[in-house]
Amino acid sequence: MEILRKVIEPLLGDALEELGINTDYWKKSLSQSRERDQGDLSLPCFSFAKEMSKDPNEIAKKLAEILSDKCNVHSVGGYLNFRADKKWLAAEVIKGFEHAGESNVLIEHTSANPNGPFHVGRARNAILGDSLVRLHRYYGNIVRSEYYVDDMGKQVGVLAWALDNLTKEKVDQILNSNTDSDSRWEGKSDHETVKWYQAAQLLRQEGDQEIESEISRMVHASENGDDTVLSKFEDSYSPVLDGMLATLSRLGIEFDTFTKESKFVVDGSVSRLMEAFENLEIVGTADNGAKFLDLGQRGLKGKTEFFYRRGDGSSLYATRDIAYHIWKWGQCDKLINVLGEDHKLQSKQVGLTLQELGYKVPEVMFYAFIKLPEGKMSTRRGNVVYMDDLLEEAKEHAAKIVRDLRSDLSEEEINHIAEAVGVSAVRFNIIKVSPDKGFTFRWEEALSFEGESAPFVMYSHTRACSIAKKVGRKPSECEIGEIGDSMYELLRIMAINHDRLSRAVNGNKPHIYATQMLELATAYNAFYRDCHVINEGVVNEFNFCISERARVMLEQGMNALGVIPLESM
RNA sequence: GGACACGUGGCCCAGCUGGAUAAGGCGGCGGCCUCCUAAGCCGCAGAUCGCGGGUUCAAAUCCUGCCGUGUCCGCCA
Repeated sequence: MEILRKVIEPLLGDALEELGINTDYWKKSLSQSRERDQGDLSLPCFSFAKEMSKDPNEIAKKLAEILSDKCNVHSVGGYLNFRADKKWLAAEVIKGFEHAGESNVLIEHTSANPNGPFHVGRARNAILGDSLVRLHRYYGNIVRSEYYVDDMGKQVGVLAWALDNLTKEKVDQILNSNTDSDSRWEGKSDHETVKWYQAAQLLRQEGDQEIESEISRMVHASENGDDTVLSKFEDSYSPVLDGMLATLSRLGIEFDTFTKESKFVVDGSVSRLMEAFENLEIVGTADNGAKFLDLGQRGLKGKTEFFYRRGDGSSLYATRDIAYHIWKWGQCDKLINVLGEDHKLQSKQVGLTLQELGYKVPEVMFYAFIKLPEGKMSTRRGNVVYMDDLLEEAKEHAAKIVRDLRSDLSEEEINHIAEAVGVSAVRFNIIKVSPDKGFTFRWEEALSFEGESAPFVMYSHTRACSIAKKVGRKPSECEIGEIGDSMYELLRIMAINHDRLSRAVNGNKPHIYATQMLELATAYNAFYRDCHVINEGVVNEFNFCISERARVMLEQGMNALGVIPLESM
């Protein structure tokens, strides 16, 4: 509880000085208490024991004695526990909390190859990335969200070739099915076009040299900045990308800017970069003239050669990525990338190279993959769950529940609630777990709307909304009233909201804030049970005031996670 | 083979800048709608924190070895 720390630290500093401790290394061990009944901040006194050659228990007791008339403090078994005064806490909560962000942040996320619809695995990037964007904005930072469009290279080449050379009939024949179950997405450009891509990939597997050389020709041309090929590529991937973005938009995910990979080839920054590499002391040349940097000299383990130029002089994906990063550094003071764990090595190489050139290393949030019970997700083997299907399923499931629970609502209202619940639940399920945890997608978990889920948080919020609606006005100025256990607990959770947000933002860990929302909702539910705002028609102003603060905090917090706050559900 | 992650009750997961009885959820069992929406609330059962060493007053947390799982190791993107 940082607001309490500000009060306690100076007092504690003085008290320790009195006992002859003049350093301030203890500040880092003064931390949030683990258990509720311990208090809000705790200081273990064991480390003082050696220095003072005294029993830690005695030290804690002595400190408690010195501080007893200045703050609420107890010593227990060598620990010093501080507790925020209830009324002070209530006043702080009513006053509200300032957010501290002031950085100019550029967050690049998703950046998926525009060659087919999102499955839930690929979408983890977008959901995590967008949550980070929202959290940073809530924190007060200026944020730009970027999508790096891979508009050159083999994947797009394959797609472009397929669209040029394969008819619909041919595609169906190659894929050996057009009566797929995914007819529900007929007309959605990413689902439609991915078939061409898949068909082409099958043909390539059969080893048709002509196809291969035609694709290479185009890819090569694109790498040299060939206008016609690049615009052909763009015509091929644009509809697919639009379809993919439509899915993200449904999830509440939008981008501020799109930057095309080809930009850095066309504007010459890639060739300038490769010239700059020549002057580095770790540069090396292979037999055929290909160039690399020996990152082993900079601490990279395993394979240390990082190739940035082919034998024929053309650039590689990673080279362009570095040019892109240099460009990004020119427009922000904090750079964050959201990447799958398969990019760890690549990202390390980019980071070391940037460092070698005198640039800062970007922060990276890595996430592990989502698997299916049957194994790894793979479009090719048909082992996928498309995000569009998941969203549709989640919405249907939500609609069923709303229809059950709320016979008073119109079909239109049910639809609106179901969409919000479905989308929020899908997002929250991904956000609430630590990104470096690989997890297995299970329908029954994805569609669980109880317990630790978005609807749980949404429901608490609607309860607060319902109260506000019943009262029908803003809370007026009031005295601080009675603070029972449930309210006290709510106040404490609210008081650490900013601490949690700060940890989530500065550590790139959205799940920390998801947990905070869960705890806030839980605390609000207890408050709702025990501290009635309206009693026999009379409004308890103090309770109402706290309820409103909690309502706003829930609303803002939900928005910061992409969970949609509804007034009724 | 090498590098990097992860391994916590039947299942999922938090905690891992070392600190006091390991927090939740799902599932199981038992309760609560004459009272601001029961997608809620309360109670019970369930954990040798993968295994072995080490550091420390103190280890789920740090170091190390092993085992298991995942990812990566392209002059692909």
